[in-house]
Amino acid sequence: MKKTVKIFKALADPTRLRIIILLLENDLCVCELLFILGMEQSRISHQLRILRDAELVEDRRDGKWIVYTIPNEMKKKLKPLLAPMFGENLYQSKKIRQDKENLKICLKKQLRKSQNSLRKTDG
Amino acid sequence: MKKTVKIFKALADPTRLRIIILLLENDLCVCELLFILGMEQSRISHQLRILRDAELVEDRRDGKWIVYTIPNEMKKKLKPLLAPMFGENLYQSKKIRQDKENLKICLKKQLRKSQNSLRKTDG
DNA sequence: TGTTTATATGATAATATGTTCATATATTAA
DNA sequence: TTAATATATGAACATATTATCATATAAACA
Repeated sequence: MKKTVKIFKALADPTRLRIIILLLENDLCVCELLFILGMEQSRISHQLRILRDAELVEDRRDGKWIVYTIPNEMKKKLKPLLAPMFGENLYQSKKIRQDKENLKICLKKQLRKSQNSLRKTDG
Repeated sequence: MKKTVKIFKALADPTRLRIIILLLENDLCVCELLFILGMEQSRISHQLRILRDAELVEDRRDGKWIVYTIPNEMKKKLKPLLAPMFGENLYQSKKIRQDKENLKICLKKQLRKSQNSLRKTDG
């Protein structure tokens, strides 16, 4: 039961929900999430830790990046939970739609190639 | 999105989760929940309010009792959410099993007949 | 009508959560 | 090996949540 409560707690926050919805579409590193969500880096890291502690996401290192994933088993559980249950409300949300647009832009930018790092492309 | 977060928040507490699992099996009044959960009355009332605010439960008056229900639409959504998603962990929980036993006892007692009110049968 | 039973609610105190700031670590690039 | 980039973490603060206590309301019963 503790585990179940932990999972619900992890999902019970708008930032974390946004992250989960993004990660359902793509594995992302922190700097990509940072780009998409436009938040402080430490804030995102803290939230990711809560998601990791609840075993909703996993991380792996890829060069200098840490890439976050939702394991396949968890995806199978989360998708039907989010989509039919709250779909109507959730995916109509402005923020979620904006996030998804930012995700597209982000992927085009290919931040995770060293030449294209955040600072260099920003200027 | 606010609504979704509200629902997850409502589910992200052990007491409320216990109440939800009980209400998935039976409509119950507060004094029945009080009997099953063995908690302070006001605590249960407060938790029920949070569940009601999230529209996970509804209440109706029945004589001097207020009976709480999970509306059918919500049941349809909650069952697949709780059962396959967290079933293994959740339903192995001691508390949940104890609650279900108490539920049986409670229903036998028929607290909601005036002759059998809590105080009178307790002595 | 006055009392008992069932429930809700407001105030308060205890606890937990989320955000921010500063700093630490690890990898890569210069 | 030094600097820069990417990320994590701890501490401090602000805010939210939960439990408890006292009290209010409303129906039923004597």
